[in-house]
Amino acid sequence: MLTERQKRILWAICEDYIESAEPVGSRSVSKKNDVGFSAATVRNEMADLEEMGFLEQPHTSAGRIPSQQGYRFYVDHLLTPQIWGDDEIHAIHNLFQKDTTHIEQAIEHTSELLSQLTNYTSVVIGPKLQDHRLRHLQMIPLTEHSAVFIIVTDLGHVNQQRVLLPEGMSISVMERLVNLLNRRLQGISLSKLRLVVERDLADELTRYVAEYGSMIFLLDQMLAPQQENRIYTSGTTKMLDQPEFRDLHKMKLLLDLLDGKNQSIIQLLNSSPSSGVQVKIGNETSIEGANHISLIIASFTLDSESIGAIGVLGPTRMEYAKVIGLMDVISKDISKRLTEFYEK
Amino acid sequence: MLTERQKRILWAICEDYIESAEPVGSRSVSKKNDVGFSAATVRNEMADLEEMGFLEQPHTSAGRIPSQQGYRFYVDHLLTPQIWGDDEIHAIHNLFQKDTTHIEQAIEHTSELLSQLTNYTSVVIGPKLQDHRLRHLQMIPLTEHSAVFIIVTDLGHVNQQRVLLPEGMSISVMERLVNLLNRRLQGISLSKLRLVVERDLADELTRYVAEYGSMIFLLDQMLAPQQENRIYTSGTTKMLDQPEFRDLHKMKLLLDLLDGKNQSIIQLLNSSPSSGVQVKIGNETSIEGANHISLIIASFTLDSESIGAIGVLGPTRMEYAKVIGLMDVISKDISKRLTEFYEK
DNA sequence: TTTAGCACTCAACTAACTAGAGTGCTAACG
DNA sequence: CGTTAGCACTCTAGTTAGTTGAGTGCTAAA
Repeated sequence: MLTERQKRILWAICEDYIESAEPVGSRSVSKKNDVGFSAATVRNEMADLEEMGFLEQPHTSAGRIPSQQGYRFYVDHLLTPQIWGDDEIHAIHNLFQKDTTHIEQAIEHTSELLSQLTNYTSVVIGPKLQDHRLRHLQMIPLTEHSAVFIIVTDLGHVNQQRVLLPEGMSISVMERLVNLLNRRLQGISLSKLRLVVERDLADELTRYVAEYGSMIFLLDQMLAPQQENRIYTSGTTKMLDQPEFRDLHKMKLLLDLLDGKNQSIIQLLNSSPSSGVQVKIGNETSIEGANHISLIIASFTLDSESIGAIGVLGPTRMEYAKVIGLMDVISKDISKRLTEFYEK
Repeated sequence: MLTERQKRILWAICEDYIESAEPVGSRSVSKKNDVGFSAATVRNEMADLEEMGFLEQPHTSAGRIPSQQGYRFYVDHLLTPQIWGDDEIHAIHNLFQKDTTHIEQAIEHTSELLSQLTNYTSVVIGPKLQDHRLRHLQMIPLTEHSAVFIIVTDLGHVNQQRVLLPEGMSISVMERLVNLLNRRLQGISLSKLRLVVERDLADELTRYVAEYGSMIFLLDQMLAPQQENRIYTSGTTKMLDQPEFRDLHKMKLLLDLLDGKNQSIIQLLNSSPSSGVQVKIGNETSIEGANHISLIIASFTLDSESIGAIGVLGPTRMEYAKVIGLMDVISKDISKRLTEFYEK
């Protein structure tokens, strides 16, 4: 266990390094007004802290920087989350103003706000489409051989699917088919649609359509796996301002992460606990080669069910106190707004 | 006007520099098998070419590199577009296979393909939503006070709009309203919807709804300006492999360009001529500070009407021959596929 | 236990030097 | 007269050596 003095020193080093991005020497720690010991004393303690794994030294004759474990301790025990003022709170409230026509838009705005206020890159993920429940199906003929098939969910999401119409199946038959599905599939989650059709409706459906084959063909298209939910990122270029990303190699890794094709960030966001702010430091993100990256995540909820997550991506040398405070406010507030939004 | 020999030398310098990214000296030009002159001769010609503005010299005692004007001449008169093999053509055909459920998906795939085959960053822009024509309107009640309002266009695009329902307007009235709009607005382009309603339908509408104010409130929401069409980019990180983007400042400019908030790329894509491949070199892009960037664009068409554009973004030192050849094939082929796709 | 003092280390900067690529000019050549 | 070989000159990039200063670890005194 760390002594009070060691904690104070570790805290001072973290704060200093986060601000300056330069290794912190014993003298500058000693000079900090909250620390009343001489440089020599600090040096001794620093040596101990390094031995315990909380600090590391880029090279002899340089100051110390927090290790991953050091940041961990700082985040868990030493920092006080920043309290945000009314201005920021106000900006959040504005996210769900009258111009918000669908949830995706609000999510995108959230992402922008996050990155603006933190000066880091933000990542936001919305409700998993698969968990939405079916509200309404609609088929709109487009040409002789194709139609647009629309799925509206309980959260107001609209999913479109273009389908090729089977030869020789009349429009009216298809309309009846859709009507039946509409009656019977209400409230079923999208991921289960296909299953339910097969299990409960197979018999009934054959009564509507003579050719089973072409009906299956149609159904498969209509209920095809929905597109994965998009991930919204904002402020990618902000990372370039961080000195740790001067290194092109690290920059490339980061951009690849954000490219969307990479699933690791999405997985991390999805794995966030339904309440509270979670901090993943360096390789705790279990992203390969991301020792220098930290990710702070928080969920937002609708009717106290987690339906998405917001995240801020930055260097391990990140302003944790500031970001954690903000994320806490934003995630809670978004949840509240969302609930209001859907009640109206 | 340039002599045959000057052209040959300019050509050799362009090809060499594009491949090596190093200033080209007189000796290496002279050694190229197609050029039969001594280094000294080449030197003389190079001095002339520089004076005419086709070449520049990073510093004395370095070789020459093509100037913007030099690239322009190379692109316009010297290069032979690369002929692409069956493999690539095949890949294009696969873009519009059975799993293509809507046009956005195909566009996204096109973007990925482009960047894969060229190793540059690709940018693709789809049909301007405002130019689509109305096919069908649909209103789906969500809660007591809100509904989802869906617009399906002739190209099969589905646009959703969440609307707040005016107090005291009954569902059945609204249904009649939507029916009327459906009958009267078929085939009108989205950009004109609002106008037509005001001009031709105002009187008729008042017969349906007593409270004019709340009806306008509803209409405004329904026909609110549609979201801008998204721009699809792919292979952003590929730019990092280009030596010219080692410079962090240039990199940042590029990333900002691709961030989507910046409209200049979109404007450029929209301004592409409806047929043929267009090359914008350096500040011809009229993007501020983008002297080192080139953009190659081509439109794709549906029923011989331009509905979108593909673009490849790279350093001015770009493999023009390769990219131009590819863009030509892809843009034509996509047009063909699109037409087939919508005929079915 | 804490602190002052001091020798030691190491990265970062500077200056001087070197190597090499490439030019421009001149004079000779066919 | 156009073309080419030769040579002096220029300038960058890379190397080495030397200097500076921040910071440490250790020791001995307070």
